[in-house]
Amino acid sequence: MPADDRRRRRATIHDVAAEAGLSHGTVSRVLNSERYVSATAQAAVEAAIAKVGYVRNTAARNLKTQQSHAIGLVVHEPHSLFLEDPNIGAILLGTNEILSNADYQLVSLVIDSDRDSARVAEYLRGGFVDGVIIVSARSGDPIAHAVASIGIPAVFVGHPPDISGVPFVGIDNVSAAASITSRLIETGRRRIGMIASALDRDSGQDRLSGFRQALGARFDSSLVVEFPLYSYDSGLEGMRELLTRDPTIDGVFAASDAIGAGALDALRAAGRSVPGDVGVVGFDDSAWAMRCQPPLSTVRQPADELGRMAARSVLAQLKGEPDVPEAMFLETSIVWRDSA
Amino acid sequence: MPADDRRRRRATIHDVAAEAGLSHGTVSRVLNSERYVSATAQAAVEAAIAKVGYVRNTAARNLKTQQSHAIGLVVHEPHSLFLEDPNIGAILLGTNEILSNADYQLVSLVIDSDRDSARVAEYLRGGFVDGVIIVSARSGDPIAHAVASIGIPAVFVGHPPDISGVPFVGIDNVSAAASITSRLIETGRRRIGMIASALDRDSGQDRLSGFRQALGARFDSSLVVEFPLYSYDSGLEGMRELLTRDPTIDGVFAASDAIGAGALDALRAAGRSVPGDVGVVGFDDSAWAMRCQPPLSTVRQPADELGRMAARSVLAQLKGEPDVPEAMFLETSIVWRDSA
DNA sequence: GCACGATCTGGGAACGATCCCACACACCGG
DNA sequence: CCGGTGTGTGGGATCGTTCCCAGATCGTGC
Repeated sequence: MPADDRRRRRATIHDVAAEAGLSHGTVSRVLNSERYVSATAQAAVEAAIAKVGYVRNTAARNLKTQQSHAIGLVVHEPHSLFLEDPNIGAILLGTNEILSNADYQLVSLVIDSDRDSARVAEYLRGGFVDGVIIVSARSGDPIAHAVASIGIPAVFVGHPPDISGVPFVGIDNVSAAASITSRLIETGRRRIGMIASALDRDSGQDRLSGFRQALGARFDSSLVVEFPLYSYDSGLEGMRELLTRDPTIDGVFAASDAIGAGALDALRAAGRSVPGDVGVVGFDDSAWAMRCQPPLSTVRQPADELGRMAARSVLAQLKGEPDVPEAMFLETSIVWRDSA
Repeated sequence: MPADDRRRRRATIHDVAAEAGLSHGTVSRVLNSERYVSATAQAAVEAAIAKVGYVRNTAARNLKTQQSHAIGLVVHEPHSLFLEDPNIGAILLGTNEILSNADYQLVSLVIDSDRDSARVAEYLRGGFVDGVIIVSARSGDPIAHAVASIGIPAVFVGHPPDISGVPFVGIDNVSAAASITSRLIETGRRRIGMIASALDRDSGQDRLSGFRQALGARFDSSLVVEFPLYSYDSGLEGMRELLTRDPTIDGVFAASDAIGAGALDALRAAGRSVPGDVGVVGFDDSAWAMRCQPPLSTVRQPADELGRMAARSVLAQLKGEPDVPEAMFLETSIVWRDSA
C-alpha cells in the first residue's frame, strides 16, 4: 500500500489562468463571483477549471482571509449519554444541514473529561473555527466561560444558568414541564412525584420549576428525587426510591424519556400497573418513549430545528448582522401515548 | 452583539522571534522539535510563546506542508438510522480518541442522499482531509469507488463487497451469526427463521451466510425474510410475515437488535411468549437489547475498538508505514439474556 | 595550528489563494 | 474634443508558516 506519489500535484489558480489565457486575478474574481467579469472571461475560466480539474486550496484561502470556514460543535456529555441521547444526533444533523448549505464545515468536538475541556478551549482559541455552537453546557462549565471570554461568535443550545451575553436557542422547559404535569393532575392523580435530573443545567432546573409551578400548593418536596444524569439508571433507582418514600404514589414526571423508561421498569418490577396504578410522563419524545411498555406520554422537542436555528444564528453573527436575538425559543408539543 | 474587533491580531512566529531575540527560523525549529536547537534558545522561545500567547496558524502550516491534519469520517446512513445506531456513535468516539491524541482533527461527514454523496466525494478530492474512514458502505457505493480512485489513505469499517485494495477493519459476521444461531438449535428450536437485512453490505450478507451455515441441511429459505434497513420496523413487519409463512416457527435470528426489538413486539402482539413459544436472538448488543421485553440475547461487537483500529490504520498509512494490513478482524462475544 | 565535521542560527523563497492598485477602454454629455 | 464614470483586466504584495541554504562557532584529532 504505497502512500507515495498517488496524488499528483493539484492544479492551482495559475494553471487555470494559463489555460484560459487570462490572469490569476481574473480567475479569482470568477471563483468568488465578484463584479466586473466579462461573460467571455467567465466562460473561459469555467471551461479551464473543468479542463484542468481545479479545486480551490482551502488552506491558502483561509490563510489569506484569516478565516477557517469551519464551525465547531461542542458537545459536553459523557460518552455513554452521547451515544444514547437522540437529541444530540438530531441537533448535529440540523446544524450540519444549514452549515453545509452555507459552505461551512461542521467540526464536532466531544468533551468527556476536564482534560478534553482544556484542549477544546485551546482549539477554539486557536482560530481553527470561525464560530462555535455549544450543546448541553452546565453551570460553571469552563468551555462556556472560555467562549464568552474569547469573543468568538457563539450560540448555546440550551442556556447555561451562569452565562449571559451569548445568544442561545432553546425550548421553554418551564411551561412544557408544567403542561405535561397538568395532565397527571387532570387525570386524577393525587400523589405526584418527580425524578429530576441535571440540575446544573437550565433544562434540569426549568423542568423542576415547571413541575413545581403546575402543582402549586400540592407540591411536596419529599416526592422529588434528584440525579445528575438523564439516564435509564437514574429512572430505575429514582422510582424505587419514590416507592419507598410513598407507596401510594400514583403519578410520576420523569425529567427525560430515558428516566421514564427506567421508572416504568422499576414499577413493573414492583408489581404496579401503568397507567392503572401509576401514571408516568417523560420528556424528549425519543426512541425510548415509543418503545417502552406502555409507550410513554412525553414532551416532543424539535431538536433538529434547534440545530438549524443555532447554525443560522452563528452565521448571522459571522456576517456581522446587527440584531442577532439573544434568546430564541422554539415550540414544544405533547405526545399522548398510553402511560398517562 | 458586535462581531467587530473583538479578536485582535494574533501573534505570529515573528512576534515570538522578536520577543525571544531570535530568528523566525529558530522559532519554527522549536515548534517542530527539530534537532540543532540550543537549550537556551529553546527556553527563550518557550518563554516568548507563553508571553505573547502564540498559537500556531494552521492555515499557513497546512498551506506550506500541503496537508490538512484532518481525517474524514464518512457515514453512509439515512438520518433516522444515524440517530439510532449505537455502533456509529461508538465508532466515532473511538476514532476521535486516537486521532486527537495524534493531533489530527476528525471531521464527520454524513451522507443521506445521492446529492450528499457527490458533494462528499468532491470534498475528499479537494484536499480537505489527509485520509478517510468510511463506515457502513454498501456495494456500488459511489463514495467507496471515489475513495479507491483518488488514492487517498483510507479504511473501511466493514467491507463493501465490491471493493478491494483498501484496508478494512471489521468483525467476522459469518462466524458470529453462526454461533448465535447455534444457540437456537441447541435449545431445541426446530423451525428457525431469520429476518435478514442490508444485503447490499458485507454485514448483512455475512450474517445471512452464517445463519445458513449453522443450520446446514435444516436451512429453509422460506423462513428467511429480507429488508433493506436494520430497523425496528423491519423487525415488526418481518416477524408478522414469518408468522404467516409458518405459524409453528419457534426460533428467530434477527440481523440486528433493532430488528429483534420489532420482532419481539410483533410476537407479543400475536400472543406468543418469548422465550417460551419462540426464541429470539439479535445482533449488536445495543441499548435496544437490554431494554426489550424480555432482554435480548445478542452478539456484542466492539464498536469503539473498531473505530480505534480504523484510526490507527489511517495514521499508519499516512506515515507511510510499509505493511499496513488489509484486513483486520476483531473478536465478538455473545451476551446471553432472556430471549433465548 | 589547521582541516573538518557537528551544532546552531539567520534569513530568503516558497505554498496558493485574496485583495488592491494601476491601467485600458468604452461610452456619454457638454 | 475633453473630462468623467463605469467596466474589465493584469499583476504585485501579502497572509504565516516550513524548508533549505549559507554562514558562524566550537571541538577534536592529527
